[in-house]
Amino acid sequence: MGRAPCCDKANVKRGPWSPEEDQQLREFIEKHGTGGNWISLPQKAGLRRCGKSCRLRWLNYLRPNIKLGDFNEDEDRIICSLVAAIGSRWSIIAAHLPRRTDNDIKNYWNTKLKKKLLGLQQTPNMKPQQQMLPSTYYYSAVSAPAPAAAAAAVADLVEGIPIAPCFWSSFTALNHQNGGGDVIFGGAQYGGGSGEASWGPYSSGAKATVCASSSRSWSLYHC
DNA sequence: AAGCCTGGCAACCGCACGATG
DNA sequence: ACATCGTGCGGTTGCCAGGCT
Repeated sequence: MGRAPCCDKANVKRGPWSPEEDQQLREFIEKHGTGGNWISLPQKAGLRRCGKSCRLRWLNYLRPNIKLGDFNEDEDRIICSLVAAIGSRWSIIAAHLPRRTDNDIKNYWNTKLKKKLLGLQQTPNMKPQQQMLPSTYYYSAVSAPAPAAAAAAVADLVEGIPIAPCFWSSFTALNHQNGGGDVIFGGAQYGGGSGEASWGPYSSGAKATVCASSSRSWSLYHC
């Protein structure tokens, strides 16, 4: 037996929220708070909506200090760094971007930023050393299937690269398959493992050195 | 002008997890 | 220990506006 639905779908309104509904929800929460119970909130607020829908609407659009609209370059950089580091953990990424919501970031990534990065992606056999890596977006990736090949490929790709000074998230290495292994960038060591983040700040003139051992599949990003 | 296509975004769905009894 | 409930999260869907033919 599956779990009971959170609301009676036949009797709740779905689809876009009207300004009147927004106002009703906003006024209720500003006056009474959520009461720690979203399921019963719509009834108390006189809304014919599912509690989850109310929660989503409030968190993503109605709560105070939400920042909507275009993302700036700093935000882009943070997003691409964190996606490279931890994957699509939108709630965590949103925690690094004050006033942005996870849904907003997710949509932005899926519709714009991902394409932007892919458009900048270099050819696989071009070494970063052959390019300049300033503070703007740069994306480079290499993947290798076997441990030895991965280690060699990683080392070959980034060994000796001058690391441009940047506030954080300079280099990120991902071990996609939890294969372990360590990567050393700029003298700082970070453990391998899926979702392992490694970020700066890095000082000007530092060189990347790599020691990848038992990894299976690595991707390298420099944002 | 009309129809089609595409991209962007708001909203929904279902699952996982923690809290509680 | 187990069942139930509410919440949080990420993936996906569907609508709509704008561009293109």
